[in-house]
Amino acid sequence: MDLLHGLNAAQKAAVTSDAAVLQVLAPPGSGKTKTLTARVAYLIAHRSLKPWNIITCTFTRKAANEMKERIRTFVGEEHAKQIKLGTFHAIAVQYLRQYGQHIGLGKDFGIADSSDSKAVLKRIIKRNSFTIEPGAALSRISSQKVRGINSEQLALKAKHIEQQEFAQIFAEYETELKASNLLDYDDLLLQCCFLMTTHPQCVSNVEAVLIDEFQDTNTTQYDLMRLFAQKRNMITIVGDPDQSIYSFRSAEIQNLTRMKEHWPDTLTINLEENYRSSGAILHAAQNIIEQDESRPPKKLQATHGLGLCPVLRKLPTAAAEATWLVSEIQRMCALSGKVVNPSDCAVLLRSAALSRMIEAALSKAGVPYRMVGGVRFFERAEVKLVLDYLRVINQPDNNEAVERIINVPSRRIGDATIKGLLNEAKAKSTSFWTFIREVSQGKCRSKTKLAAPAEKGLASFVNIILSGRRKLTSVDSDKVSVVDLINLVIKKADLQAYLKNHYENEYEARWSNIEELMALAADACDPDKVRAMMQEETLPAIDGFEQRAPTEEDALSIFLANVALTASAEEKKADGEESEPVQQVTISTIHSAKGLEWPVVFIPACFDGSIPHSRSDDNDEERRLLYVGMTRAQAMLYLSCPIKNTQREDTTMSSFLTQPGVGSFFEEHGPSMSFATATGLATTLKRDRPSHDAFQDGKKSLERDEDDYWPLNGEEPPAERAKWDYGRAENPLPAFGTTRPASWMSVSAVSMGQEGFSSASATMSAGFVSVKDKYDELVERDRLAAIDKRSQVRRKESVEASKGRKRQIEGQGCISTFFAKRRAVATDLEQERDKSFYTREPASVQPALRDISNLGVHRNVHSQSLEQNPLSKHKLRNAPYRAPTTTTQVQSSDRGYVFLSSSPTKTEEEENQPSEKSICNGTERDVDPVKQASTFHTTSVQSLQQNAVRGRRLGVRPSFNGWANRGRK
DNA sequence: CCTCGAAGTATTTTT
DNA sequence: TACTTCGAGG
Repeated sequence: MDLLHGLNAAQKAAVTSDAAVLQVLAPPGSGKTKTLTARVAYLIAHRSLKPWNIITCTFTRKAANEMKERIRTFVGEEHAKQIKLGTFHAIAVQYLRQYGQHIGLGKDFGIADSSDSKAVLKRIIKRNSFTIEPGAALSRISSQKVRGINSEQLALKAKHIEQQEFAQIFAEYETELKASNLLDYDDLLLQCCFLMTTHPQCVSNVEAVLIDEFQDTNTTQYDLMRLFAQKRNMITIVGDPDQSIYSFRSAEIQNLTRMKEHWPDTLTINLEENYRSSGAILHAAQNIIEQDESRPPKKLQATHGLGLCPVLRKLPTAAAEATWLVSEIQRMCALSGKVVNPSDCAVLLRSAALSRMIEAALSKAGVPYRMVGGVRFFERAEVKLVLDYLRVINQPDNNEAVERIINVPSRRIGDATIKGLLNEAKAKSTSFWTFIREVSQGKCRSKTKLAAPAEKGLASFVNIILSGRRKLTSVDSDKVSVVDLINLVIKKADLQAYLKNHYENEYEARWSNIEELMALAADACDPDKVRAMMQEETLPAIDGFEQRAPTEEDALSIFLANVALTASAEEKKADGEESEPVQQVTISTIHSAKGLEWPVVFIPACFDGSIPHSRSDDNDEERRLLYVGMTRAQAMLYLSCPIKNTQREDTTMSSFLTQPGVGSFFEEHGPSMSFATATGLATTLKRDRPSHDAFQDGKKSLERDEDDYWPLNGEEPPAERAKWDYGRAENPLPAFGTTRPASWMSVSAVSMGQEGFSSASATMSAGFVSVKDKYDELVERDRLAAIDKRSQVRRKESVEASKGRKRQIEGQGCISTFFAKRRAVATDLEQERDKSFYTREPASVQPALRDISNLGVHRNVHSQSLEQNPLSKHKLRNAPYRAPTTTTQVQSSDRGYVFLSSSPTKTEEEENQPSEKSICNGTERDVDPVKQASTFHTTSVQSLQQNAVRGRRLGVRPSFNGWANRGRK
């Protein structure tokens, strides 16, 4: 019964349940993924299910990888590989590749990513001279598709002119994708549903289906789940309505009730204990989420002590906020006696664009960071260019890709010419490629006049693609690697010269991205890997049902599909595992931080317009988003709000944080840190206690050991102070009067259900080194008593307050009213959108209407963990590293800018009980980050700033590129 | 008809 | 900041 070790009663019940259909509702940090993985292992070990008959769906690649990793520790490498585990989309693609012929789908379909879709839409809209943003159109189409409505059905329903126009766009979109043999993200799921409905045999082997983050499923995904499970109806889902943050992607929270209706025997198990966050953080988060009055009350039990009080800080400007944030990171790292290091800190943002200031401030301070999200590697212009060539070679009917590359690099074929040719091709109902090939080969004459240079350019383009295809299909050279093809494209199209001309000083970085693409391709084409992948990709054979197995010729297709689904191949980790050289602060959107945790979490820009976002239509969802962000924190949570935004306009603090009573859950400034606090932190994080020396050293390394530079009211510091550089202030004086006591609270003062670990006892048992510390400790103890009292009152207040609220909404209908309300919001919006979705007026003339039409816009900013992307490691390994240089700068202090990291201490105790640590702890983190030796970087402020700027422009983050490339011009 | 430079403007979240 | 649009010159 090894796999039940360390699970609590509710988790055990969920894992071993006999129920066929099981819902596990699990709040943040309650070990949801752990429960799901243990259930998979349990089904294999104790119910003798075959791993290859189990389907497990997640929403993100990241989650899939993590789960695979965890399952591996339970059932071993061999079984883990056989489980069908992946994102909905990835699994759908597998089925379509192998059984697509049964629904008339060729093997060589391409996947349209959102930029493809948008390009198609843009053309359609332009052609019809409609005024709607392609992004808005795309999301509207998607929301229709996901509900199983196609353009024909929509056209029948359409009454208003706008609706008819939209139906027309929709119809043309469908036709164009089909002509290009492309499936968009929604099509993947829909087609897969269709396949399984018409050919249930293909899932007749499936014994169990498990879904993670079920609250984020949309209708199609729900159907997919149902269809996967159609033979045995054995389903386990885990989810949490409070964390539903994807309704913009048509996630339907009422799938939970729908499921219960569909399978009346559904068993629901609630997990209630939070193993992640300190009590104080949990209370604050809980208070925020309870502002949603339609939400059914839910228990959430802390298992940790109260810990440090969360902070809600006001600052004058976004720039000041960033500077403050960095100084707090430094203060935390130093004053925790190296218990916490930069890689334990995360900055979570509502929108990726907010990262700019923060990145600049981190760079300026010399703190390394990595940005999750922003422009993905595969979205960068130069990489996409190469990929488009590959896509065309693989599948020349892809009109979109052909159109994009036909004149890049310039072949003197202009827009007008392209348009003419495109229309002609369409009229002849052949693909663009077939048409231009015939024109170029003289088999066909074009009505569009071709200037001599254009004709020549066209010929050279056709030649490139043809030779690529020849190479791909040639039988004699038994192994055509993707790398060879890339090389061919680069040589024939002279992309190197193109990049040189086009990007000039950015050329090197651009080129190195292409080199990385090649490295990635080489890796993906490694024969062993290909064989392994083939096996993994193959679905179990089913008697009497034709299956097309992937062959080696599909290497290119599979490579491209993986790219489209951001499956950036497997993580490389076998080599160089021990070197995790830089401790980086993580910057991420809240959305992509879901499921993750960090000891210290910052959520900046908490003002109205950011959270809740001005373009968001559902305030409750925004609140849940904030809740998700807050509950990522284990030991320390900082929220902050600049009172002026980047445009220097006044802001209002997020309405979620100005509700009555919220303030009592937060301090107005960062905590004072005593040695006792540091020890307490270590206890919450279950890490080694800091040494007293480390604490003292840390303290000495700081200019300022209190968060007292910026006034609490968010105003600028006094004028004469402001003109000094922060780092240079020789004798920093507190900007506000009293230094508050450390806000470490002892667990005993507050009834928290579970005993947990008493930070108070940790405080007392810490060894004292000096009289001063002894004194500090005594003072501390007195203060603790006072603070405990204060927090008791707070707690009482909040309990009273929430009781009142709960009473109002208690009763049977709770959950359904809750869903009904959400549904109502959704339909209202839908109707509003339909009514005035777009207009022929220019957008600027009708701002109000435009706002509405923008409701559904989602920009194509993808998130991709660099860490997850093997390229980053590859890059760090291979990039020429230049040690940071010291430059005399007027602005830098005499010590330069310093960043500290913790010492490589891993005690025997820790080594001996790793499983203890991961299971008893119950947190989502199994392994501590590798601890590193102290490093000091002294760098030129300006060079760092430049790097930050350049990094952004390229979509390459300094952490990824600039850090390693620093010094290259 | 093509290219390039300048100016203006908009900036959620993701498979 | 990045992307689009607009206008002049080849």
